[in-house]
Amino acid sequence: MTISTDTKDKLLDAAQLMIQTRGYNAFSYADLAKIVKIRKPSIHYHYPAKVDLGIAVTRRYRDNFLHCLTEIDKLQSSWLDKLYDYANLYKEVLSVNRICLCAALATDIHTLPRKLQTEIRSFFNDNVDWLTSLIPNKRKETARMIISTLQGGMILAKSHNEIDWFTAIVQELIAKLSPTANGHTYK
Amino acid sequence: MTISTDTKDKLLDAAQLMIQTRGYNAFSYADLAKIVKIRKPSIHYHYPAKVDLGIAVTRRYRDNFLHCLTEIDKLQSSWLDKLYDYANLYKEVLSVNRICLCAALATDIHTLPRKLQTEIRSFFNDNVDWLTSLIPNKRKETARMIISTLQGGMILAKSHNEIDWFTAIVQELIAKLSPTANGHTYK
DNA sequence: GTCTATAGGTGGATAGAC
DNA sequence: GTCTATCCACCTATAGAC
Repeated sequence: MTISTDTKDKLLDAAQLMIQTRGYNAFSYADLAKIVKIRKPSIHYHYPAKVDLGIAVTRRYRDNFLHCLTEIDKLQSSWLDKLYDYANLYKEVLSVNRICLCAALATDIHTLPRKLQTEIRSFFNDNVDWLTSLIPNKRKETARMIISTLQGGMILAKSHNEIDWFTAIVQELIAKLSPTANGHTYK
Repeated sequence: MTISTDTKDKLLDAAQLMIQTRGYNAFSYADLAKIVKIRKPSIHYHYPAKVDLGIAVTRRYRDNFLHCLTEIDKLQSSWLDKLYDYANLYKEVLSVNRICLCAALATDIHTLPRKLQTEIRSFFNDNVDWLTSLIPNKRKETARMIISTLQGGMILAKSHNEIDWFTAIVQELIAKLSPTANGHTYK
């Protein structure tokens, strides 16, 4: 393959950054042009409409996330340790001053085209399914509660510029999920 | 006082609706003009800039919420019952297909003027303080965890149009906070 | 307090040269 | 693949009549 996809990737990176830090409706092709250092109309060559870009970003984000989940699956550790690893995926996002891409999109979901809405819901459903099979009670309701806490925790922590709050929230959550896990240290 | 504040209130209602369902950056004065049935420039008479409207909406929302908290305080019930009442405040918002105004604003917080950012953080801080004094362990970290779960739960439930998910998430949360509370029925 | 008219800017998107 | 030039719709906001 000799076709360079470099600009395409840079555009995805820039769009993802903007959505995670400012929201889908608060960035424009002009913003991306400035970041990637090409002119505005050139973006349309790679992604004809803003929706196309939104869908591509979300699909890549979901694929990356799913790949991380399979990596956690390979580990020989307890479900609780894997839950820590899972929470750390979120923490890595927060540590670069972003919230989850799909949480950022979810708050504005009714302003988005249907195809993108579907992609967002798939991300959450994938995560619910993975967590459901991880936890001892195998209940989707518990999995949804865990995801809600992590997503809400990111929004709270980021909006106050207090990343450490998230760490404490995760610790609270895990303590409640496994009252005997107090010996664990989550950093 | 003979000055009618009717239009002012209608504008606040309309702006609040738009922010909670579509986000701050996805609505315009044209949208409000259509809802309130006046012309676009008339809105500027009441709220010169969009920011002024945003601040007024957030302040009113916060005041209303705080008033509800003092109403809960007056009740002669257990902290757990009061926590149910608190969760029900969120559920009422969700039942009309909205998320929390301040969660909707918080995801886009870095696109907003500083004065509005402060107002949003105050809402969360008020809630953390109230919850901290409600719960037995009196820890802000636990209070933040509870708020995160409720806010994240609303976003998850609303983005999937599955309001019942929120009810289940609250039940999971309360079960973890008080393992002996299984007899409670939360609807 | 609400209106018409309009300014000045930016949004996403297209045409066509190179 | 990237550019210049340009379109039209929409944005927030102002001026000034009624």
